[in-house]
Amino acid sequence: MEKTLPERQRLILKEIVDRYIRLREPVSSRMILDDYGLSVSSATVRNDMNDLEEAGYIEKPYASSGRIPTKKGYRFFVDWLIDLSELTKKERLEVVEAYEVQCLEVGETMRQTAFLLGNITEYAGFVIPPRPEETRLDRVVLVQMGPRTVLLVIVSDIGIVEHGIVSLDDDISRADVERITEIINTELHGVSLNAVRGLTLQDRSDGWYERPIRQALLVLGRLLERRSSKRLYFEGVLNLVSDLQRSVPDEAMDRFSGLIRAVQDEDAFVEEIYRKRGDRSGLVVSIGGLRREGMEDFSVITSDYRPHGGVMGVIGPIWMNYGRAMSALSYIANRLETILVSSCPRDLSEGVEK
Amino acid sequence: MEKTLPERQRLILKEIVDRYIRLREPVSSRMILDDYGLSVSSATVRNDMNDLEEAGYIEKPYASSGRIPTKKGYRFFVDWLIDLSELTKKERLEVVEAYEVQCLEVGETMRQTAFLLGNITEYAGFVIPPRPEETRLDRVVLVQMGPRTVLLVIVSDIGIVEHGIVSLDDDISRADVERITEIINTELHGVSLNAVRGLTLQDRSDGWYERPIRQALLVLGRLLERRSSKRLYFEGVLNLVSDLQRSVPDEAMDRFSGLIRAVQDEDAFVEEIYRKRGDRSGLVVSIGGLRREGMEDFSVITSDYRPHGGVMGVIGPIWMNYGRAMSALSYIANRLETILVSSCPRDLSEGVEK
DNA sequence: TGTTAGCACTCTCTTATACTGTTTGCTAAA
DNA sequence: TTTAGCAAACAGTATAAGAGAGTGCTAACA
Repeated sequence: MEKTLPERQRLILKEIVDRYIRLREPVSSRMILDDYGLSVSSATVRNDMNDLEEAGYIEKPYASSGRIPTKKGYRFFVDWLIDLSELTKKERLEVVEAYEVQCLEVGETMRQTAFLLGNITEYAGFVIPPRPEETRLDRVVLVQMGPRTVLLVIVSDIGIVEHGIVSLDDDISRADVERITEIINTELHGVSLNAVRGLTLQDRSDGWYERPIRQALLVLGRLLERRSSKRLYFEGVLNLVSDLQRSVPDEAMDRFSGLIRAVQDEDAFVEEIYRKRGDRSGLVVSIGGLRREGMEDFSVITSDYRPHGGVMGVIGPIWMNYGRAMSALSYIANRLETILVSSCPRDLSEGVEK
Repeated sequence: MEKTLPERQRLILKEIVDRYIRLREPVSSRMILDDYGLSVSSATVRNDMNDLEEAGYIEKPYASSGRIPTKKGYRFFVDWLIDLSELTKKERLEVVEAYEVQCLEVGETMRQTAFLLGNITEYAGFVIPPRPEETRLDRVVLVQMGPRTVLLVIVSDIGIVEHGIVSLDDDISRADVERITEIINTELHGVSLNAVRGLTLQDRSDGWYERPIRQALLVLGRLLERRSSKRLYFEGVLNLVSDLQRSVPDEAMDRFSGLIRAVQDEDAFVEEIYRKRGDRSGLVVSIGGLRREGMEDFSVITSDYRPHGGVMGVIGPIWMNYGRAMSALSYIANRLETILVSSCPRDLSEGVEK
């Protein structure tokens, strides 16, 4: 671990990164003195800056300009120098309130969370939902609406997963509906959503697979399929606009649309995120570039959240305020865990369909 | 009606608008000759262009440049000269497929529609949901999930409106749940959502308002409140990025964020849209400017859709492809009407809760 | 060995100037 | 009414010059 830099150089590096994040302009030796009040001359600072540059922590946009941090510089900053900044009371309140309307569809909660991440950090937020192979069916609810239409609600161990009014091919009796509900809930409770979907695809003719049940399963499968295709909730790109605009006016649009394009391909993006995290847990900061075209200038902070290995994160420019974003992310990740494991599912698992 | 312009001038105006929409650069007298093969000289065309300019249909960015359309020019073009261009088979298929997964929550359908509008036109799409005062409750579905938790689904004449698992203060029996459902559906069927919400707010102690029912109504009211606060579904802003970028690189970001800000204030935006439409029905084209800051450079095409007076529309740059956008909008409006009035609700109104 | 003062040098950013090419408006003739 | 021809207007680009900010380096100093 190369956390070993001479004390003054550490101070100077920290100041350069802090200041560059705040004002987004190259930092000169003078500025550091003015702000920090080090009791040395600017020449001394310049010497240190030279060392830092040789070591690869900072660089100059052109020969005689102030310095800006390199990726390695940000890395060192995040790993050893950063001050985490707690969320304000008002912000914490905003988070709590957002989750107050509870027990929505899980998808809605994810979208909300992504939105919240974006809003609080003022960057873009995203949530990758738990894998369907690790989410278990709690039960389904079937309610007859018309002669051949039923309301179907799918509830998993993390909440409502899908719902819809669906048409069947044949008329169905109220007794049938109750029997089917009973059977599905007995046989499939605790089975992973993936496995359920698999089952619905097989055209087995086992005993209890009579026609109405087969149809119900088919519908169930179709709903689950739609769900499992949704791999990413991404919100708040627009927060990046003004920031990019202010700091690199001419390239702003290019970078922006680069990011959009990169995120468009959800599968590749999600893969890349998992690849970057490896098997680490907690916060992971990737500085400058997921290795996707158009992402070199962006940093990504991710966190896992407990039930069944979902991941959430924040994407901002490489000069983002890491301290704030990290605090916000871990706070919100925590809240989401609470919502998912405690709120709905506990209520659900208490009562078994009677 | 001033559709009376000399024939050649009409041709020239049409060509100028068409060409400017296509290539986004001032149109010179030469270009018109090259493209159209008029059998006159460029000087003649210039004379006509002069007349058109005096009449206010076109203008010059600077003294010796080609001409670009004014708002009045676009207006005339849309009203008298435009060629509507049908959607391709592939695009129509895309629309139909998008609505295939039927009977979602109404809100989801709206979002989907906005998204679709944006995608097909390559501009931004929006949908204003039907007013809650004109949407009627069909029924509610209550299902017991735990000792004091129930699943509540609200169904209106245009489909599922809200749903969620909600906690009550007291334990509740299965018989209670059935009785409450029965009472609510008998008393409130056909009542407007607004009125239902109003009822739930009153703390009357009429006979049938015993404690569990009051609680159920309270919950019902809370869900409806959340819903009625959602006045606008807006999707596809990002489609505007590349277009703006290509044609006005430096101001692109400003205009873009101007639009964002204008749409942020949902209520004001929705009001403005209604104001612009007045009491007209069908397609309405507003060229350059809802009178909101940051909207001067954008045009808005709106259409109402039948059940209960919702509005949907497309927002694009003032040089947008009006022909395509208008076709797309009216096609999709048609589809949405079909979905809303025929698909779910018919099924629903057939069977009355037994 | 680490620190400081002084100075030449580098590079951005802004402003001024000239040049090219396109397109128009106007005039006079057809 | 239409056309040909020509002067004038202006965007856009290229080039040059000057101001300002900041560095690197050298030589002196503690």
